[in-house]
Amino acid sequence: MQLGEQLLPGGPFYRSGAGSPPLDKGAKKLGGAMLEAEAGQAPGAFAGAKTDGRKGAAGGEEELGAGAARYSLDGLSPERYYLPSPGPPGAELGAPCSLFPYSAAAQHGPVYQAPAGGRYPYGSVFLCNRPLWLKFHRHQTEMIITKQGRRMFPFLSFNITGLNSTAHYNVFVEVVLADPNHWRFQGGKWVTCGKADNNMQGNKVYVHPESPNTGAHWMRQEISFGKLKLTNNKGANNNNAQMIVLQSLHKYQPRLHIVEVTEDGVEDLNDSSKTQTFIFPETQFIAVTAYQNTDITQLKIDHNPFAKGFRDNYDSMYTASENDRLTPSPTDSPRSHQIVPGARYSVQPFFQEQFVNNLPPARFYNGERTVPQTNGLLSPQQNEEVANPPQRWFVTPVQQPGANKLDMNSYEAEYSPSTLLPYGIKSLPLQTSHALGYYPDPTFSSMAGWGSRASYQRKVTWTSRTSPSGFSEDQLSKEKVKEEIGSSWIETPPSIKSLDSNDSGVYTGACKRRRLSPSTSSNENSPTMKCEDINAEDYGKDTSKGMGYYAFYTSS
DNA sequence: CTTTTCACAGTCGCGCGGATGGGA
DNA sequence: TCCCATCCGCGCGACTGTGAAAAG
Repeated sequence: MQLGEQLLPGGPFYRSGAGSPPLDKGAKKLGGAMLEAEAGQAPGAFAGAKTDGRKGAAGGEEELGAGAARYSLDGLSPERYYLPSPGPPGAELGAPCSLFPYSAAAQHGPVYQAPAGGRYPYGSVFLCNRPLWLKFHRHQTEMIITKQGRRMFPFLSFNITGLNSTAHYNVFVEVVLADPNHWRFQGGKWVTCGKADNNMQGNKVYVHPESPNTGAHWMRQEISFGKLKLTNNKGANNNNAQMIVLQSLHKYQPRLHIVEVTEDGVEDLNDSSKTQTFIFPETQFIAVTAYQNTDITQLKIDHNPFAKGFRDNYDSMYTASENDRLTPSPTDSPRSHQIVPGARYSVQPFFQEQFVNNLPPARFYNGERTVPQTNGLLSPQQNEEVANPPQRWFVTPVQQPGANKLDMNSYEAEYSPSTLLPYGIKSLPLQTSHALGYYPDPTFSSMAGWGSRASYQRKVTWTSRTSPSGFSEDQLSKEKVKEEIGSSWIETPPSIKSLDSNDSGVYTGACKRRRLSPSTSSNENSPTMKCEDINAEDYGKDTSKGMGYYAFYTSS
């Protein structure tokens, strides 16, 4: 076997190495340092790790220090970038490519052909909460970093298949610079400003507390990194291995590493093929000390249970649904949902919350609601995904006539265990397929009230056309929309034809910074009746859509 | 002017201790 | 009456984004 680093747009992975798809070459051309594996070498990360020490973390969070120290990749991250974006360096800045680095490959159809026999020899990894990640990704995900350490949200959660059930593995996440740029939020969008500081020292690795463990263990359920914390405190790496040290206003790309080890957690230094690396571009984020994009803030508030206190209409949203749940309701607390040894096999709604939007569609006033996700655009992909799971994340953005409706069943199929695991790889007993049953929210019937959220109204009224990075090109916007499975609840009027035109306008308004004054958009404070009217119309649509949403959730 | 830090309020689970109820 | 299990309420701590102040 050969070491492989795999670019994973969520589902079936794209793996580098022999027979690499074009995307790989593009990345190689651009960054040159993306994949040491391409040259048939063990990544520097692992070379360093392997010389660091042979003993892996023996499990338990208290031993994270040893594990993290073992995988100390200081020599890797600062100097090497994850640069999957093809094209000239300049084009990558603030361009959609930075958001969808795999888009080029996606446009050319499947980038990976399943090997004969179906089962991939190295196993595969799926990003469990990909829909949520995509929601953030389309606005350029931001992650707060603090001195004390801040948890990621969304956090990384994976399903792993195809491992040797009896073999032992260490699983850990590494966060590397995604590009060589320093970023700033200006004029409602992210723009580069200077070079990244690639001399940043500090821990870049978080070893899963259950490492090492058997393949069967890792494949049994989601592998969650919910306790991973991000910090800008360079001294944090010495005393807290749960923290990854990052630099504010830099763009990062998490990478998942799976290393086969002995039962004692000792790596085989002579066999680099025992190391696998997986990359999900949609988990890319910019580290910030304070949120810049209000859309990101709102998404965090809407989805992060810890931020419930900031949901200004929380009562009307959740009280009724709590009382009327059709299924027994496990606790909503994130804490009880963290993957810990004791709770690992319980249903974990927190993850489910990451899986799907448990909020009514009407709340997603902004991108999700107004982005022109035409039926014809969404449905074909979903249909195709159901019919052809192995390609579902790489479907070309070609519209197919005939499909005309966003089929909730397609969504269900999308995230059912069977379709989560293409290539004939055995299906997991996915206990947390999604939380659909837990949020048959009767508040859909009173959804009109949600539309009254002041900030929503305020934000959608901006009409500046200044487009933030990553949302200006047709193809990528379409691709993005197609990717947007989890947030595709909103039916868009067929009259809306141009993806990016609407997209950019909406996002521009959405990206207005609440605290900091944007340098542009003189009309930001002059809401128009037109937008208000649109809001009302869309809320009406949302309501109707919400009923479908409700039916879908409760029918399962 | 931009970025970072800090205190704050809000939510919620955990853990502790007391109250309660059933059985020996 | 005693012992044990269960339930309940309270306080603490973890966690969140906010917004003002401080720092650069």
